[in-house]
Amino acid sequence: MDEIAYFMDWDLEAIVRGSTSESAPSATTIMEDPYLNFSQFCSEQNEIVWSFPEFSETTKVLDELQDLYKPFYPVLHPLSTQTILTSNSLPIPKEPQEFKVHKASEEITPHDQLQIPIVSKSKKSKKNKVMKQVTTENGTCDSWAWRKYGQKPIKGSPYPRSYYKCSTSKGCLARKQVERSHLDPQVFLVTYTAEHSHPHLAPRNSLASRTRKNNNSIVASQNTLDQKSTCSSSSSAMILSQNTPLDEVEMVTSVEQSKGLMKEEEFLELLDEAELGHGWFSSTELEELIGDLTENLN
DNA sequence: CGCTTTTGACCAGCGC
DNA sequence: GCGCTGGTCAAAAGCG
Repeated sequence: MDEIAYFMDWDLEAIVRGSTSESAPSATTIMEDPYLNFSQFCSEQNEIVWSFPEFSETTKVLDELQDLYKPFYPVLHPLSTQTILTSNSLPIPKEPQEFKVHKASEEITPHDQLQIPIVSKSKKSKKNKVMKQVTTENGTCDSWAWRKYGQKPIKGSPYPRSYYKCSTSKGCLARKQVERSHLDPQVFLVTYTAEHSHPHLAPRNSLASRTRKNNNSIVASQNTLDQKSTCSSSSSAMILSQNTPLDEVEMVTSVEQSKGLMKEEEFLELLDEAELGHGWFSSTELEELIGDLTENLN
C-alpha cells in the first residue's frame, strides 16, 4: 500500500530536457541529474517559473512519450487513471502555482526541485523524513557516491530492495532505496530519503569522473538486481507531478526506465547529437530524439 | 589499508 | 503480546 501511496496524486508531465546554453553542460549531465539543469534554470529566473512553451506544439511527441511510458502507468497512476487514459496527450499544468519549485534563495539539492507532497501511511513517515524519487540511470547510477548497507526482499515483489547511504560525507544522512518494479522489471524505482548535508562534490559532467571503485560498486550492486544488466543508460524523461499539500512527507517522484538494451556510450552519443542550445527540447528535437531512442531500445 | 558488498540479526511500527 | 514487515546495523569477506 505504501508504494501506491507514493504514487498518489500524480499527473504525468513527461519532459525531456536539454541543457542550458550558458552553462553548457554535457549531455551526460542530463542523464546523471536532469534536475540540476532545471535548478539552474529556475535559479536564473530567480522565481517560480513554470511554463511549457513547447507543449502546445508537441502533442504528437508527447503521445510518443506516453507510449514509451505506458509500462509506468499502473504504477504511477493507480488512482488517477482518468488523467492518463482519457487524454490524448499528456496533461499540461494549468497554473504554474501547481508546482512547487525552490527559489534560488532556498537551500536545495540537485534532486530537490520538484517536490511532490504525498501523505504516506508508512510507519516511517513518523520520522518526518523527506522522501523523493528521481530519475537516474538504472537506479544506482546517479552522480552521488552511495554505499550499500542492506538488501531486503519485499513482500509482493520478486525483486529485493537495496538500501544505500551517501558515502560522500560521513555525516550525510542521505539515503536511497532502489528496487525493481514488479510490474515492469525493466523499471527501477529509486526513493531518496533525507537531504545531503554536503555540497555535491563529484563532478557532474562525466560518468568517467566517478571513482573507479565506486563505479565498480555500482555495477556490482546493479548486477545483484539484474544479472544481465550493467550500468547502462536508459531513455529517461522527467515526470513531474502536481503539487498537493501534505503533513509530514514530501516526495519527488519519477521513474526510470532501464531497458538495458542500449549502451551508455550510444545513448550519450545520441544526446550529444541532439546538441540543444536551450533549456527545452523543441518538438522537432523531441521527435528526433525519441525516434532514435525508440529505435535503439527496440 | 580503506573502501565496498553481503547477509543475518536486530529493532520499530503496525495490525490483530 | 505476538507475528509480520520494512529499515538499519554490523561483522565478515572481497577488491584494488
